[in-house]
Amino acid sequence: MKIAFLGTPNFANKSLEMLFEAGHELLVITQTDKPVGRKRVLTPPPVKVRAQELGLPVLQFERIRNQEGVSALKEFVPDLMVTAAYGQLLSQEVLDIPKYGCINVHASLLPKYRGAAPIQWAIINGESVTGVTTMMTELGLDSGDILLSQETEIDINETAGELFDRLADIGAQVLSDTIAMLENGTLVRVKQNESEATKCSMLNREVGKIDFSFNARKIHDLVRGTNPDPGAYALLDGETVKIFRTRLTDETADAKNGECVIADAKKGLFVKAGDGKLLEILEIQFAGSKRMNAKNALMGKQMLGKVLV
RNA sequence: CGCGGGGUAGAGCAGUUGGUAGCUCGUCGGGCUCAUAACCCGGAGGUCGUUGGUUCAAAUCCUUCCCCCGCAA
Repeated sequence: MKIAFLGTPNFANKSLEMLFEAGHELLVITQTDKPVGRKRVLTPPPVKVRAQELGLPVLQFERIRNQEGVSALKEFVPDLMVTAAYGQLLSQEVLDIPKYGCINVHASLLPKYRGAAPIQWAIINGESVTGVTTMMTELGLDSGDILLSQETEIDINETAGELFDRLADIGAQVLSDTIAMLENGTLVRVKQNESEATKCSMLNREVGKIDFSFNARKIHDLVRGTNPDPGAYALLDGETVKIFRTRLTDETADAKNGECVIADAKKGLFVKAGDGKLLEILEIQFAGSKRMNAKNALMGKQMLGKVLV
């Protein structure tokens, strides 16, 4: 089939690779290069990099809805369009171009977690199961008819980054199955149950602010759900301290919320949470310093009795 | 030129009124112990990011460049 593939981040690469290996004729459309980091270096999105490695044609549009994008798509005459975390809203005009319409790969079990950061929010909310869903793209936000979905369990210590990688693989598989069913005419559309729908917003830095009056599990979920981006953080002596990995324990202590009850280079770093439980901090990063193992950090830093807020 | 912190032993840090480089951990050897990740004693390991300069003397002062990180975008 002739497929127009619209995607931007790493998550989409697995699906792109699958389509490539399946032998489809591809046109890749992705976001424009964006300035990134302190030096504002113009950086191409992951999908562009991978597509070029595979020798596929790549187009980038400020707005796919504009004349330029629309005519480029029409010129390609796609049978099908596939979107995977593309990052731009489509227009009906665009959706009408491919013969079989447009399929979206979304990293949640729709209708739950519609929107921008479903993987992170599922972890932050302490979900034990999530998945990937393929659906017919329509103008509403992830609201189109469901085609196929695949569940997967979330490990209690799994980070958003790790789950991201797993869902990307699962997404490619589900997309592969979906297209196979489309080709042999067995695909069934199921309307989403609007009453069960939930939306999740984009993650900004503030989401990662740790409130140590929360119970240990909730802090743990926030830390892993924001790892690696944007990262969970707290303040120590007025400076930002990022926390990337924690471990739940059954130990308790009588101390202030956020107080470093144990801070020993050999034992580790343990902080008291709102429910009285001790939460071990495994990976930490101080302002101006690198991300490191908490025990290493304690070799050069006295933290016993200090309070994270 | 967006703001700011930093590059010192394998790791994490201290040391900047210039004067023979120190701490915690690790590592190696020895001791104590029923035993130990605990404790004691001892050793190895650093041209203090790079360039040039000031000085009798520079990790420390001035200068060139490179790299890392927090914030902001």
